[in-house]
Amino acid sequence: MSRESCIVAQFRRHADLSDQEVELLTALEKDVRDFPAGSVLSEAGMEAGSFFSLHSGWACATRLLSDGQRQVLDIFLAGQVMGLRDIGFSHTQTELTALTEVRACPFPAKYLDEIFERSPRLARIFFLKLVRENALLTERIINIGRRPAAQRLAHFLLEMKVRLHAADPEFELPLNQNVIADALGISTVHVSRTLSQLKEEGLVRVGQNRVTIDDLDGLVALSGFDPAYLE
Amino acid sequence: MSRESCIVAQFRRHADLSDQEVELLTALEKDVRDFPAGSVLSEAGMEAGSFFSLHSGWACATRLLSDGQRQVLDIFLAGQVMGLRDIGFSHTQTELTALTEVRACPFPAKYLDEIFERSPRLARIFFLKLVRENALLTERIINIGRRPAAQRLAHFLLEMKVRLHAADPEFELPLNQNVIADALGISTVHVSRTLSQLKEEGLVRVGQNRVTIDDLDGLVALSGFDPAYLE
DNA sequence: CGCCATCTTGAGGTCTATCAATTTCAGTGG
DNA sequence: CCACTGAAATTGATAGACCTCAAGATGGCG
Repeated sequence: MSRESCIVAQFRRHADLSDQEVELLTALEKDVRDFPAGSVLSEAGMEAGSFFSLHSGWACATRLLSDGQRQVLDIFLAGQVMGLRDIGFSHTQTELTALTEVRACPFPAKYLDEIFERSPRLARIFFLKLVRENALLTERIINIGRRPAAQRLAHFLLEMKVRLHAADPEFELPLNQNVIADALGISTVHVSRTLSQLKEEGLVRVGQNRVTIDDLDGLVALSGFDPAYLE
Repeated sequence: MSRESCIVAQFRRHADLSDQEVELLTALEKDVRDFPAGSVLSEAGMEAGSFFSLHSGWACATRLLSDGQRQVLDIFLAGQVMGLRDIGFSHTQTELTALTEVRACPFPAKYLDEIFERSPRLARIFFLKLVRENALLTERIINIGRRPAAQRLAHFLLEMKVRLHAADPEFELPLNQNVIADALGISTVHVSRTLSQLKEEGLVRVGQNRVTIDDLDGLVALSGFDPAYLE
């Protein structure tokens, strides 16, 4: 209990919080659990009604299509709330999967109602978080809809760098090419080919869960990346 | 003033509203204005801080890319609030355009704060609206990322039918092929070709702002459409 | 009737998917 | 320490989807 929770830290970035508000948020992390890499935190099609706050590790939200294809919808980092997307639906639409070892805390949806009742300010921050998720989805639509594979990948890697607040040109990215492919709507084979191409052009190297950006300006120019949507 | 506003009607679908809440919402429609088809309600890059409630007509949110390409992010119908996506950003990211003649009412962002302060229940409904928008974006990602053009178009048309609550197999769709192309991430030419193909297969006819669905089951089967995300 | 935007059609080329065969690599057990 | 194993990544060849360019048809509207 000595260390402040991830969620509280995240929310403090938006506004100062009263003691009561901190308490409300801390309740979201009473029941922290560990999940091994690859495990499913929440399946699609279940009765909706619970979220997870992500303490540490990487996770993602995916949708399975009837023909076996998969689309990765979100990639979650520590401090994010997972499952907001399914509020208001009777059944969950998406699956939450741990990409690495994960510490996460499930909490019931009605907690959120309580928060809305008791703190307009927290409600507003939750709203902003959803807006931010919205912005990420929007940018992904543009990426998938209007950019060829090389630009898509470049854009994706830059987004990750910014979201991780990675100052170094080298950072961890525990995603295999399968996950990247399903996030960007291209095939795994083509991810491999396109990454090789970016490497040959001296822009970026990706391998064994690490990214090394060799030419940041080049990547930005190629992808048309503008971090405004992540502000 | 005799006719109830679109926004209030939309919100009533989520919960009963007190007189005070109705009043708060009605304030969002004090300043109704008319816009001709094709006009820009709000440009990208402006200082953020205002929304629109859409009274009647069709509008869309778009993003322009540096190379001149365009992505349609949202298509708005009467009763929707436009611009939620840009809350919390210093400058707007998207452009709002009228697709038909439009009646809309701009209102300042701080109204929303006031609503959050004074009615947790309305705050919750706004939250749900954003969740719903989120679900639409998600579905669009899947559509664009993982389905070929024919399925994409079929899915898009079915989504429109459901969103319009169209009971008839025939309904208005005032979108030209350019808008559809930019919404689905394919070229205008290919939209034309694919629509012809769907017509030849006896599934659906699209022309002069009207859609006629000849084989609903066939379209559903082709696209894998599941209306759960629109519930 | 003529004009303009929208839509259609054709031909050729590019990008990406798919299938299949290797190679690499981290982890495991001998 | 090394061989074995299975997952992940690479590579080649081929096919198909979609794009672009360009010309022509259609249809609403003054």
